[in-house]
Amino acid sequence: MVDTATILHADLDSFYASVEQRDDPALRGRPVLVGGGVVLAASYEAKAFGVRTPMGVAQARALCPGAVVVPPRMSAYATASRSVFGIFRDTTPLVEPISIDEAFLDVGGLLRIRGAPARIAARLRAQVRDRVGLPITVGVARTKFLAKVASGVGKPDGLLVVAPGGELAFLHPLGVERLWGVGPVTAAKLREQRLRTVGDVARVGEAALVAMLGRHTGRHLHALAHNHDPRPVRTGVRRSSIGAQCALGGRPRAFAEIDATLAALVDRVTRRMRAAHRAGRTVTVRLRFRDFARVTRSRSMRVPTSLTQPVLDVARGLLEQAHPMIATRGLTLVGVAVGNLESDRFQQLELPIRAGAPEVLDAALDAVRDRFGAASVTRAATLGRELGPSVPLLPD
DNA sequence: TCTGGGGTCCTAGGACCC
DNA sequence: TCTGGGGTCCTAGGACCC
Repeated sequence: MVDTATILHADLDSFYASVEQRDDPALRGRPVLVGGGVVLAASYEAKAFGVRTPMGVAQARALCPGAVVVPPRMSAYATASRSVFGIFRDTTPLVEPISIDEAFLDVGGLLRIRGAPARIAARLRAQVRDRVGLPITVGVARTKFLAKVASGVGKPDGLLVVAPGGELAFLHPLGVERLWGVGPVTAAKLREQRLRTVGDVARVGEAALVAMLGRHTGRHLHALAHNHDPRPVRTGVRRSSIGAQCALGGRPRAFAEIDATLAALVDRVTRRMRAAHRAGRTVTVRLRFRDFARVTRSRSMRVPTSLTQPVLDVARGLLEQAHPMIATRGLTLVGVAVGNLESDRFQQLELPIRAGAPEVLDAALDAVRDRFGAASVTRAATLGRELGPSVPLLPD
């Protein structure tokens, strides 16, 4: 491990609510809730009343009667996010996005040019505030994990540097919930063993943690509690699944209605896949019931696709498979995801072959050869044979 | 009748994150 | 606390292959 803290975790504060306050001066200084049925984001003024996400809006209003509730404007948040990530990438090329509102940055290569990480972080915060108008908290440490903990402790609108040497003194008094990967279930198991702080976890041996929590989680927490986290900041990480889901509310639904929802979800997902130039092989249907039990059913196709019809066919088969459960248990949510994503090069090849009769295959292969090079043609020809002439035409 | 070790893929479920 | 929509990673058994 290097002996300088060079990893930044930058995290916008109450992101959606801050965008709303930025865009509507009447909301500044007031408790703001963004959401519909559920609170997606709460301003710090609202959080002071105990509002948390995801909490029902009705309950949040009860806690904070003066709150202003605004509907989410996803496109505004996406635009703001792009601006902020632009500033991140101006700061360093080593940016690893985590979500719409947070990222890791490694500034280790910039020390001589741009100064100490604390100065870089301070300038980053000023730029986000001045150019995008949003508050952001930055944690700085030697490891990703600790940088993230630092930004969490530094919130809101803060900058917190954990200097090498002071790391365990900083970390050990914190509650176990601060450890990445400790949620309600793991926290309860730790509490049962009287382990409340990170220091408590650090003092039990790895073997005891593994016995308590399983191999992976046990080793993981043991490492984090000692600030062992060798993961580098990685660029170019691509998502491996794309999905959509829809809550159905409490009332019973006819199967035809559920099927129509499924078709709309598949359409949404495959559109996003095509826009992102990704194709996938594994279709997962997710269901949730009145008692909040969840099940998933999945099936892998031989050939990756981003076309609506083949994905819908598979999804319908999976839904059919779950029909007895749906009939008896009261469905409250249906979701579809496509995983095993790869670049949709092969999907793009598929289109001209599909669009014509088998005799145009040669012409299509010529087009493929032009576009992707001679080496791609073997796979394209195989694919053409696999799909065969019986594949239906699909308007797109 | 008795029988190894290692690897990958598929599927279902669970925990967690924002 | 009665719950939205988007994701990630891990476990574990079975099929299948060499």
